[in-house]
Amino acid sequence: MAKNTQIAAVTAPVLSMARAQSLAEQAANAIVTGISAGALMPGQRIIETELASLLKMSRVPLREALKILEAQGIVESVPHRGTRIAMFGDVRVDHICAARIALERLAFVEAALVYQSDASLLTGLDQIILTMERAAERLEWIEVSKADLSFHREICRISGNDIVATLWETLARHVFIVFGHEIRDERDAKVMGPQHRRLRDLLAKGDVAKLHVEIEEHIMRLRRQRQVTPHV
Amino acid sequence: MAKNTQIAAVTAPVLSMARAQSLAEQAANAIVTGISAGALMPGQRIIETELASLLKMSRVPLREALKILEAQGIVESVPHRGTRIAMFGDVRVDHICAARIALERLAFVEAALVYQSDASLLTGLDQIILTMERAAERLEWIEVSKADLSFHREICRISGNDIVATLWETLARHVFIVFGHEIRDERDAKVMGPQHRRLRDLLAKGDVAKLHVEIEEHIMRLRRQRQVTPHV
DNA sequence: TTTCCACTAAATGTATACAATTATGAAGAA
DNA sequence: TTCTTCATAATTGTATACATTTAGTGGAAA
Repeated sequence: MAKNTQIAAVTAPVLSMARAQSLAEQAANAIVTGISAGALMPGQRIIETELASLLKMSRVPLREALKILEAQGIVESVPHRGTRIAMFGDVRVDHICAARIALERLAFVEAALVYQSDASLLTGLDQIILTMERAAERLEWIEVSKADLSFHREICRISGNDIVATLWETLARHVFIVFGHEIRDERDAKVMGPQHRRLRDLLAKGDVAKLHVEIEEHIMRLRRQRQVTPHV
Repeated sequence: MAKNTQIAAVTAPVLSMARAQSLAEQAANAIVTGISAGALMPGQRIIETELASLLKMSRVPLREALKILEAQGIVESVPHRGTRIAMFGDVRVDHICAARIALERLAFVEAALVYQSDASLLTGLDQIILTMERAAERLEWIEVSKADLSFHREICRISGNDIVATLWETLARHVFIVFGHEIRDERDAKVMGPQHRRLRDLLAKGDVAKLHVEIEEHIMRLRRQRQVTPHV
């Protein structure tokens, strides 16, 4: 039994740890990161052989990744004629924002109900906000973005609505790419924390009306402060 | 030149024709259809080798299909431990409906604006409604379901919001599965046409307020009249 | 010149083969 | 008995090889 508890202690963190992700998942994330960072350009065609060797894997897992990204609208493909990265112009950003508002309002309202019945769940958000603020202090924007997405993912998760959570994963990739094209400076770093804290507090209070307003404002920040992306 | 116009006449319908879909797409549709029809049960584990030979293809395209369906929440998988079909109980149906309402309200409102500026686009909807009514007369429920989804897909398309259209494709698969578990009779056949005609007319008038009400009612029909699915 | 055709090269789609991981079950120890 | 341990089978993950389709090029005929 002594051995058992020891094993439990060792494996406990492993259980909550995500299993090593497959090459397909890695590839999907790498491609999204690449688009976000500008290494892959919107509209650019993807040659499977090239990208596969670039990612040091065979075409099989890469193709699986492309199928995922196609289902999520990150890339577009025509049978036998290849795959290309979707465009991310101003119009598309508007679309992303509109969809986000529609979906996240639902998630926030449902999550607010859950937080009402169990306020201790708020610690999950607090943790994420802390991580975000730490990253913001050091101007590590990619980490800030990831924490930002984690914040919203957590709310979708807490809402208990699996469908919303699934749809969010699609949206999150689009948002991450748009984040990558944002221009940020020290002033933004100061804003990130408080903005999410306001959302957190409104969730804690269950103030749905104010949430609706705050969510829209929060999301609409995306439409400003982005790099000029000519005709894409 | 005479020959050129002839070629144009011949190729024109071909251009609008979807290219032969890959085995991966076929597999994805087959799996969704199978779940909808009850040939594949929610919760059931999928053995790649089995299903691949059942669909008369190798594991490669099947796995691509599974990756797509996983991204859409139709199946769930754990690395190295296999894939299983998601559960479709009452709670999930509620989630689907809630997400649908949030997303489709957006799509309908944006589409209404487009129809205002070009009423001729309404013929697209009229065509689909006719198809739906024909199928309803013959009690061909699967065709009715497909026409129903086409109707909503058309509205997402007309809205011009690519992201909403992408998210709809995910939702559509869930809805199709739920449709499959519905119990329908002659009375339903009489309702399908008028219900969609009302939506069409409200879009034509641009009556957003009434649209919001009608959409919610329309979607919420799903929550009733479904087969009992014990504890799934 | 322009158009058509055939041919080649390149890329995608699919199948098979191999590697790594996990589940299963029997044999042995507490 | 009950729990380990280890070998084996089954299944998933990945790489390689082959098939099919498409894009591009060059030349021949109108």
